[in-house]
Amino acid sequence: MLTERQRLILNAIVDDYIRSAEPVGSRSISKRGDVGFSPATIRNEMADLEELGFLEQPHTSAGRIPSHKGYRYYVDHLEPIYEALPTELRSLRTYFAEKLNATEQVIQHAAMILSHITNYTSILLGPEVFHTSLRHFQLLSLNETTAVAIIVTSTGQVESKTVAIPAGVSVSDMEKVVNLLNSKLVNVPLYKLKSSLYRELGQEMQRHLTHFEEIMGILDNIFVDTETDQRVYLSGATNMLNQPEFKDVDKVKDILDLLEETPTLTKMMAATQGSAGIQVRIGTENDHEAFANCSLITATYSLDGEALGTIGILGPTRMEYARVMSLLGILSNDLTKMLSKLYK
Amino acid sequence: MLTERQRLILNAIVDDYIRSAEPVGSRSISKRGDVGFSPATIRNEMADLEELGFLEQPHTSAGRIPSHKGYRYYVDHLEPIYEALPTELRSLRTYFAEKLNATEQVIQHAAMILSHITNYTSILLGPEVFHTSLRHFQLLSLNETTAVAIIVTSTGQVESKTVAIPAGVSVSDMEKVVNLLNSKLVNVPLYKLKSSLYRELGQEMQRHLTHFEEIMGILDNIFVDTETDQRVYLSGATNMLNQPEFKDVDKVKDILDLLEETPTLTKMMAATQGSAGIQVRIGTENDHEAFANCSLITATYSLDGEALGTIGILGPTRMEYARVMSLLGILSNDLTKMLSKLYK
DNA sequence: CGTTAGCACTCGACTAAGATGAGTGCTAAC
DNA sequence: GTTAGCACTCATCTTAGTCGAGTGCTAACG
Repeated sequence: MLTERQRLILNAIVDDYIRSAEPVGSRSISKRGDVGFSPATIRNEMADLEELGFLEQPHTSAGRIPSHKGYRYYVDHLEPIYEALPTELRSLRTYFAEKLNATEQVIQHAAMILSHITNYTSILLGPEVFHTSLRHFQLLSLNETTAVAIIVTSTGQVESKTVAIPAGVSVSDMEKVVNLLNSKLVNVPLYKLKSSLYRELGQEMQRHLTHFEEIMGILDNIFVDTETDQRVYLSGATNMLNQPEFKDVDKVKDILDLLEETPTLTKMMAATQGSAGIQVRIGTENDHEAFANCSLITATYSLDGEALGTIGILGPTRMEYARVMSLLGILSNDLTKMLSKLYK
Repeated sequence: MLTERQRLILNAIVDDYIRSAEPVGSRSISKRGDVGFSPATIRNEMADLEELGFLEQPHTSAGRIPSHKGYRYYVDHLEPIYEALPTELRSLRTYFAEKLNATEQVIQHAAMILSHITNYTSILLGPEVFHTSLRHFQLLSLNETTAVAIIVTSTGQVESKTVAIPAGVSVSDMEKVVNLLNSKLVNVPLYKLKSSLYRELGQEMQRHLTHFEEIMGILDNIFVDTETDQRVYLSGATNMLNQPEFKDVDKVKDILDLLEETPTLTKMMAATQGSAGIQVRIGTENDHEAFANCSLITATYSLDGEALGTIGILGPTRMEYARVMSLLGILSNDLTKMLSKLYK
């Protein structure tokens, strides 16, 4: 749909704009060398590209900047030519040298490093409940009325919750319940835990226990989070402030506010989780007004062929797509390899 | 050291400046009503106050703003006259209505609400290791080479760590160790855990176990964090961006960067933990250049008479001291009461 | 016919000069 | 001791003018 020359010029404009954050003029494109035409010719093509919606003009006498559509085209036709620098690779892989052996720690650490070397914000969605199952359940009383419930998942995550034990419920009753859960519900996926509880154990428990209602109430309370709880970690949120387009506090405020809102983040990250590989969402494709000038690049990491979680890099729409995509690719590969080594 | 009139004028200036964030002139003080003197008289006093170091002048023809010394005087002589508004009290206490029964959750929630109603940033230092002890220790194997160690503290906090089990170490060996720990080290304060491990169990373990060295290595690895690990929670960090003094991105960047650095935060909060009651650190008293224009107000909450943790509110030096101090006072009281009800 | 040189035009960014006014310090009078 | 009066300072705002990067159009060129 675009001629070869148009493609070349669009590419050059996006490249330049990514580097400089300033509108790009026809003369500077001509001088780059890789487009061997005079400014006048380039101007003509630029006018066409603007009419087609790939470019925008902040005002009449300024250069052009890519529109969202322009970025989209650029990304879709990007050849993955970026070669990660040795220093980047080295820092990206330092965490393999350290003795980390918890999924969460490894991934968290990786995301931190990623935000450092890219100078963007990294968002990380922890292992997904859909793919983790119950490994062990335990109840530990702290005093007469309070106890801690501990849930260990198949990936080694530990969730805990303090619960109140109603008067009248005996220790032996609770022990029975815990044993029952451990014998019947181990290896059940977390998101099915609550339903399995009723279906498989309801009758049996009602037979053996005196305070059935109260105990079910407690268990409900313990498992209520397991259905939705996905941990989100942020790293380098303040890197947003480095971008010249956000030098105005009001613009960046909305973004940082949104980043503080865990549920929104979870939702946004989860939305990309459908398809594997590296995903790019540009500007308004993120469905959040605050992110209208941001792009989010995500990659999933997996264990056993199944997507476990997502790592995302958030930056301005004018972000270094090639570099970030390449780095994310390397990382998600390494992570997947490492996880399978840990848990196979 | 200051005359009554000087005190009155200083108070008025600080009050006005807190409200308006603009240098305060002599005329506006005179018009307030509570200082019944003409602008000229007030100007004379202001000149004296400036010479004494309580006030500063941004430039010759501007009004005065309080210096750090001025704020300090203001805070030290502040009569706690602020009456919390009914709406403030109500939202501050909503979390008591909800059924929360984990220390951490309650406090975290409280800090969140506090940052909302004050429009400042709240920082929260979780229960201190100095005052929590081991309640239960457990090791749960995930597969042949990996296991999860779970530590439950006397306040119901759960810490977990995934560890690698070296080949050759048998399950029964590990079981022996776990039993030994649970029988000998329960109720030992967390920060003494590592030393007690060597002193009390070293010999006995060496006698009974085959792979003593390896096992001690694992335990070391598990307990290494317990000596220092204090969780820090942040809420409303972006509220900093609302303050007119931080409308310049460069100024606020350093602050937000520092807030992202957990260890620094921990240290800063821990520094205030010495004395009980409400503490105020103004400007450079915080020992961090980035916080030179910020004040930190902290309160400790306690269980059983011993300080457990700290809640802090961070704002510009020009912050509403009276209001925040009063709210923090109410909250730390309520929290202390609630905790003792939960764990007694 | 595609490409390019030339040129008038646009418009934001920067600069300088002047006006405004809030606020001060000083002096003299009450 | 207090206050009115007044000259002075200086950041902020406004206006006008200049500059220059970049455009769109036209005409010439191979």
